[in-house]
Amino acid sequence: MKALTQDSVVGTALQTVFSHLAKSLANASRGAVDVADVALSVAPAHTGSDLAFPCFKLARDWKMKPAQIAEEMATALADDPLLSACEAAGPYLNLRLTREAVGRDLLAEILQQGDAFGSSQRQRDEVVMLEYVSPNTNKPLHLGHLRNAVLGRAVARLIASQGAKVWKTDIVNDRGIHIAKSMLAYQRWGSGETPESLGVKGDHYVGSLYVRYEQELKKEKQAWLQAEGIDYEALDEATKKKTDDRFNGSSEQMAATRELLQRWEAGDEAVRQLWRTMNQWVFAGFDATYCRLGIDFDKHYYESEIYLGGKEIIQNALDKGIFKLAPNGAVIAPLSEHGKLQDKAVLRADGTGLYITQDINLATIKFAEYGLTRSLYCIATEQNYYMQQLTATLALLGYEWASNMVHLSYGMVYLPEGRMKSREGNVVDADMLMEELDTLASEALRQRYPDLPDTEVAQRAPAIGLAAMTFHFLVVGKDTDIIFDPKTSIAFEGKTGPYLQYSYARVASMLRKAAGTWQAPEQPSLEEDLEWQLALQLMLFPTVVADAAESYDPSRLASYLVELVQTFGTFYHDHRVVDAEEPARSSRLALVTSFQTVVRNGLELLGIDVLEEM
RNA sequence: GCGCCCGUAGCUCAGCUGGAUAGAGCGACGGCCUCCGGAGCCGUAGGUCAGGGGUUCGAAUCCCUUCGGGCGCACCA
Repeated sequence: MKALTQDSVVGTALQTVFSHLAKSLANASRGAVDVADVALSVAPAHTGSDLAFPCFKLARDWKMKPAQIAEEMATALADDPLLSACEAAGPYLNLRLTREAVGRDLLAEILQQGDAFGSSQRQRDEVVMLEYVSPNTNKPLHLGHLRNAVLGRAVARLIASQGAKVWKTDIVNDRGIHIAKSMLAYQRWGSGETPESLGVKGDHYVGSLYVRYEQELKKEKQAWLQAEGIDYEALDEATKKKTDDRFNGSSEQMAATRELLQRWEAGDEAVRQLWRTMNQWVFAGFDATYCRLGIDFDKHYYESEIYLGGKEIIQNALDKGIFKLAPNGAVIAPLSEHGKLQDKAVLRADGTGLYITQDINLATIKFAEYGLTRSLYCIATEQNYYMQQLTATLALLGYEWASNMVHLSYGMVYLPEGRMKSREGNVVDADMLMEELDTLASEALRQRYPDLPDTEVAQRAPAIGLAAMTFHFLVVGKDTDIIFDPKTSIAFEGKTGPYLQYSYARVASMLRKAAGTWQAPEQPSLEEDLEWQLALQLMLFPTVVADAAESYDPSRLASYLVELVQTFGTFYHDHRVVDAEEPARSSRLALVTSFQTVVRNGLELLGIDVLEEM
């Protein structure tokens, strides 16, 4: 947990406590600490305290040992009405809050705010665009897209919960040589089939055409190598590359592909028609996947619509001398003259655009059309260097908003056997994985509740399976590479999405039983340590959400939720709720209701559905 | 060759501008249903935080270095 400061603390109950304590501590510090500089930490469990004030920083000003300072501060704060105990423990001043006052304020806040508890207006002036998923249209979505989608959705929701306006977009890579490949494959080997006639999803069908293309090209290459008398595997890397270039130059299939691309660029109506048809197949497939996953977009950008832009921007910059001409005529952004990055080509020698050409164009379109204060790019870590170059290039062009571009970088997803390679077929397909999740969740349900009707199984299983996958991706830090083993990565027990869902469902069941038999007490009593510990953790929720949003890191929220649910598990085990005696009963029901609210709000932010019954 | 990231328990990972006895989950072993849902709860074993230096009152965290891994490096997308 991050240190609590005036700036980081969110939520009325915690803010009230904090500002009171910060004032008291500042007053007792002989002017050495300003209220704005007071930093408290959550006290470790073994101390039996709630919050702690570390006295190391004061030691410099007071020229005393931290332990002595803690002693002195303890006497100064001894009579504070918000503290039930205040004791020095070595260099720390440990603070125990009065449970009555704090507990009352906190439960009142949560019960009154309900779904809004955890949200704030800290980012109310922000207009943020988040670009995520951004698929190619020549193959179906895979595991990597799933991590991207799940992370992007959670970040979008977190930022929106802080009052920002969030636009979710993607850039659909729907043109270029890879698209021409699937098109050529369809012309040559498609024999008039359609996804409907074959009964497959459109994106899968186009993906299979792309695979066919690569297979045929490989055959041609083998024949060519044999004819040339080349033992390819015996070559060193550099020679391999040269050989590849020679083959690509002489390949009939490659030549046909390039010609198809040229006709597409020239606007050849027959080619365009085929392209539109195949695109529609793919988009229908993507939509089905997004729908099942629960992902949506406010706006799609298509590479085919923006790839021609950007050239004027580049020409202008060239005229002004911002960009340079390479000896062979390519246009270069001279990044090395302004920083540590290497120069980047922004236009080919033949005048055609590169990926960065359209990225420059798209970035300007986004800021111009939406008046953004920030533009986020949810893209894997392998693009770190490229994103730095893109940002630096835009800064070089004089766009002030370039500093408001954020690369929301995340770690790679590997399989146990290594990197996914679609050309070699070892990819985990998104649709197949979701199907597998459904199956596993259904089996788990049947095993646990043999009498559950099939309709109920069918209704609950998808939510449980997706929760497992989503939480698996979100609970680790976003920069951490993930090795995804389909056999072991999906679990329903322990630190998992279904564990959180289960805890929620169990609470929902309790509250149904107690419905109508209680009302929130004016003055709840949270005297039991576990009651109080739970309340204290609930109080931190809005702060955790704000921190996760500001650091673009849902794992902070995910970890928090696990700890919270673990605390609840212990509390639930040790204390009766529904059949407890009053007045404890009402207090505990209010506490449990608050817990339910926090779990529901937290999972919602992560993109995980809760279940009233599981 | 250069740049960025990483190396923490058998496995998968937390550890948030340096701070209290380095924490979870899985796996292993042992407990817990006359009681609100056992996808649960409790306990035991398991770590010279890759190795070596340094800075500091204090280092898993910062600096240097060695080793080991990943990603990337101007006309691919």
